Amino acid sequence: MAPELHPRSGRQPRGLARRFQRRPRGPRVCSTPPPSGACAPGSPVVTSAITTPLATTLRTHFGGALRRTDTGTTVTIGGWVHRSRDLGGLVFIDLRDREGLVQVHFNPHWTAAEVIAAASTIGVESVVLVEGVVAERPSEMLNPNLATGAIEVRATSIRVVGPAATPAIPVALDKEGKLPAEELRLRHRVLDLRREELQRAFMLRHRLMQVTRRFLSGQGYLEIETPILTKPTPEGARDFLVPSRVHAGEFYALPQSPQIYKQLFMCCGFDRYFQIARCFRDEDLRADRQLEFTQIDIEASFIGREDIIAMAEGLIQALWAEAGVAVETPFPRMSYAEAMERYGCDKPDLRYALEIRDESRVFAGSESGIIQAALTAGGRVRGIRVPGAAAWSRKQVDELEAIAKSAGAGGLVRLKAANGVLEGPLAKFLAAEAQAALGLADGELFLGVAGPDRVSSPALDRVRQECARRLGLVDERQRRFLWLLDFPMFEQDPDSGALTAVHHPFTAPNADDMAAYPQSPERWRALAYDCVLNGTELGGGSIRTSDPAVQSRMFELLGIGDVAEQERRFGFLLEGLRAGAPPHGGIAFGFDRIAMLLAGASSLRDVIAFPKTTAARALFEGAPSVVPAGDLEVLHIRTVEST
RNA sequence: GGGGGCGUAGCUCAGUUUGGUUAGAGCACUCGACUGUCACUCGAGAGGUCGCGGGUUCGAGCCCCGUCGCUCCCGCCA
Repeated sequence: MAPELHPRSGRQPRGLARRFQRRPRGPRVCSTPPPSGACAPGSPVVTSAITTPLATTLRTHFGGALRRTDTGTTVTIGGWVHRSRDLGGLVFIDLRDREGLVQVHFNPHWTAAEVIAAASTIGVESVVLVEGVVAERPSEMLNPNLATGAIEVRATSIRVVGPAATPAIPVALDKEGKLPAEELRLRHRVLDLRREELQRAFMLRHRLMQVTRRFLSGQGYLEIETPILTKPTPEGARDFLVPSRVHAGEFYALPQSPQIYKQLFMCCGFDRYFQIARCFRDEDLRADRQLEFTQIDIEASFIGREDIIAMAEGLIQALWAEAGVAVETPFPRMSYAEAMERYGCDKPDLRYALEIRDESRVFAGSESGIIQAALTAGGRVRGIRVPGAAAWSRKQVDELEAIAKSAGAGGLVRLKAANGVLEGPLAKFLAAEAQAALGLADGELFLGVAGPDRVSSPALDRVRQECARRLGLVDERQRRFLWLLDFPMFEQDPDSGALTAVHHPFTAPNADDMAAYPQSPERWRALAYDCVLNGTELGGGSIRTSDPAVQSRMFELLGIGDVAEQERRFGFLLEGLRAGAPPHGGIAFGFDRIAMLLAGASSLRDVIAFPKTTAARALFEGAPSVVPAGDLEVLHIRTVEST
């Protein structure tokens, strides 16, 4: 694992930071270096970079970018009144623009009386243009909390160009810094987005996009757009449908991802493609899930898994570097089977141990009916040892059991070791040497689940995560990147035996597995890979099937055996493959999620300008909304009362 | 579709446990005072459908039923 160079301090590793701060020279508005952006402690954000003149016919400088070196300059700055202080005769206005705050000082020594009077009446959040001279503050008047704190603008005039109604929610927060309710923040998004924290997040997001383009373009990837109005996909998430006016009763769908298009680009011979692509999935929302989201979508020809992984590691490295974080490559790797065995999930958080182990042998002789039933049915008893948890109360362990049950387990086997003795409902069924066999030290708690892996893995995954949280084992400063490899090709429904694609139907199966177990597709592994960071999936991809016959066979295994049906649903992909397809593969990263992580945000909503609520509403613009009946008629649509 | 949390002044909250006169605080807002503030300070004032609807009660912000909104989670998200 990469050494952590600069945990959450906001400091950057010197060399990297310098390299990424260097920007093309251009004529500058200010005689100052790029504004520091007034990074708050804890923020990994580097700076925003101004590469073109931002002076306009109305404004000469960004007030927030002024520095001591600008002393003596006559400036005209424009911005929002963040706060003002009227001392009676003296007026101070903190003027805010996207580069930060600067104090504007109105004083009878340099300001006309009527200008001071005007300044004293301007409401917060109004937009003003101020003319004045940059001056050093007296030494005892410096403000170390402000990037511009060494200077102030001594105003000679002020003009209100955009008077503001009293803000519905505060932009300038008070000392406690408590945010308004999220509902209000979304409803009054224009005000919310004025806050420095969000401004910085969006500036970072912008830079991450530019890094992505620079990096991929530099590696020969072509940015090509794909349709937004496209064909419904019969598998995967629910589609957003768009009615066709021209063709009554027919619908477009918004893309869940440009998957098929990007494979077709390979068939076209574009060789390397990328797109910062908007994707749409009509599923219920979460803190980290929106209806529309942005993917860094990548596909390349004549490549193998290692090519994609190496490219992706380079991209991750460049993205994290832009946020001032050094990432060491290559990332460690783990097979799906190992991850499920040791962590119970396919995106393990490696920042803490609490690994799952098979303890079936210890329980094999036990008289417990539940355990015996599970073992006889071919299941196992697996569990984790939790240090210090023997002291947890009955209630606390019950809560863990509830978590395990909600994940599908029948219950939680609990054994605590104290003074060399095992305690717990099942202790009486176990041999005297069971504690040693479990490797359970005094003070430790064993939490186990009996049953098939398909039940115990997800349950123990959840229990493991909750225990880590409770014990404070999650080190927020650590970054544990990981490649998850060798996913199974298919998932089998335990009841019907029907196969579904674990990744997607276009992923290529491992050729060795196909040859070794031609009759057992459920044993085939896929040439798929996921990039995981701290228990979060950043992205995933696969080598694709480029042989139309193999692709047709995959559809067949997935229950689409009818050739006409295959053609109807996927004909345009099969046609591309039949026209001569190079070996190809790709990957897609969740861009919003990456921006969220690097901005230190806890919700995707903080890195999306106008996000939807968890009830799928856009509160600011008021979407969705009813439309006039006539509009529906043109689209050959009639609404019905829902039951 | 299911479960948990929240909803009182423009904003953040107290008041709900145990129903009882006219529902409070801080910030913001309005007016006034104040010449180095930076959360300026000080004085005065205005500001409420207690999310909404129904019910119980002599009486409901508080109890009951329903409903809406936001949020976290499960299902769902190839």
